[in-house]
Amino acid sequence: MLNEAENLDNSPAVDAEPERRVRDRGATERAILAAAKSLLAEEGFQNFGINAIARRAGSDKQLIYRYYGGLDGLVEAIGADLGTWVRDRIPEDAGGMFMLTYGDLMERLALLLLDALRNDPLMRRILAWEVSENTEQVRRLSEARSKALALWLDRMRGSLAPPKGVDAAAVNAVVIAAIQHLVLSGAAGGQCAGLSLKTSKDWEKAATALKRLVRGVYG
Amino acid sequence: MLNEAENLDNSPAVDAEPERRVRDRGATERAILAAAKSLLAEEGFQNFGINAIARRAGSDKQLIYRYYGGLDGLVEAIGADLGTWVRDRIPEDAGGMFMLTYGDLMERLALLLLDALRNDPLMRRILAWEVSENTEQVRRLSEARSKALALWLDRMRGSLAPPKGVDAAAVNAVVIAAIQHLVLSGAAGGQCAGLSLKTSKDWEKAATALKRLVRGVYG
DNA sequence: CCCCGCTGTCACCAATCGGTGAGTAGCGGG
DNA sequence: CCCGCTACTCACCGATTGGTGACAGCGGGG
Repeated sequence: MLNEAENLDNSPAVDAEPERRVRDRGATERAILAAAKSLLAEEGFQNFGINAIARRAGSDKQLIYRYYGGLDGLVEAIGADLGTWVRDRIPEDAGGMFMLTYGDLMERLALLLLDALRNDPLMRRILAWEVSENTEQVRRLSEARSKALALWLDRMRGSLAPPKGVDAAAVNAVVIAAIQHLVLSGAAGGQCAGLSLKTSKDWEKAATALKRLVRGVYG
Repeated sequence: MLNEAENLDNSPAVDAEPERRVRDRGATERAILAAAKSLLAEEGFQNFGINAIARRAGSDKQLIYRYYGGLDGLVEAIGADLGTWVRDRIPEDAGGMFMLTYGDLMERLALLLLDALRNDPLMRRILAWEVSENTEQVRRLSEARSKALALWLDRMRGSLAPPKGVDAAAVNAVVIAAIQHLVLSGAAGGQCAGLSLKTSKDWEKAATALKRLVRGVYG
């Protein structure tokens, strides 16, 4: 009993060192940032707070105030970290350059974005946060995400020009909106507007519909 | 309480004393439901709680437990209320019936839905809630909303059959996803994927792009 | 050597949360 | 007239929140 209580308390068994926190500010900062990112990705922004982050990082919340200046600064750090998103998701072949038509390109980009978002819980949570709140925190994060997405699209597009006679910016925004909502809705409830979004077969149907829409405009 | 000080301070019309609550259960129930709906519409689901609702309704939170069985029951009541959404948004001419082609119909429905959502804060908040959480509460509300939307679409569609060779269900789901995300994103941050969504001119651009996409598939 | 600064820990604060139990006030039927 | 039912109010609970001030311990520079 006593031993167990002791163990549960905070101090591990006598032999195993309690892993007395080494005095390493850098490591602590990284632990906090990682805890914040994983917490946001796994739990969403509902339970995203100082206490929960400190708990998950195994640090004291005081350190969050000291090192990041509170939640705001920490969120900003997450936003800065989002820049890495682009580097991680550019296929080596950078296929865009060799696409024949703008339609080929947009179809490919749409499907790539769909998959990328489906496999990125953090990005999904940020996206959900964006449409649910309008605080300064969210605005900063939103800007970082938006910038990363724009950069990614730009890199992938290469030098291919959109066709004349269509408001490509508007059309692409609508397509991206569809992709984002499909992913959000699917992740949250497994369906969207009556269309089930659970199995990979479901997602293929959605992807096919998406391709049809893109092709219908860009040929 | 405050009212006593108020009286001493600057006594208003003595007859107009709305102070004492009339003992009218029905009125109280309605006040609570209305408070909950307006609170959700105006503040969003972040601050949607027993205390806030009771505060806004001017009633004691105990009454929410008594009359609705807690937040869950109250949310369910809101969901039931959502059925009225359909009745309120069916244009008298029910134009769908006289549409020539499925493309005409879907284009009209898309634009109607876009406007309807843009002007319905409550529906928007519920929509945002749906993609942000996955609790039982939200699931019930989501189901009610989804049912209302499906019923509306069905009423509007009339007996017009979708064209062969296209997975109309999937395509329509993607279109609806785009509409919903455009509205959410626009309401929250005033833009979506780089496309500004503030002025009515902005929205016209989005609507035009939406029409192009629908027409591209359904002709 | 001692002392100061940085890292990490802990205790405590006020506010708010959802939830409950006990009590008050007014209307209506006997 | 009075009693009981019901609408309503209030006080309190434990838990959790964001936030702060004080303290312990190590280590490097004077």
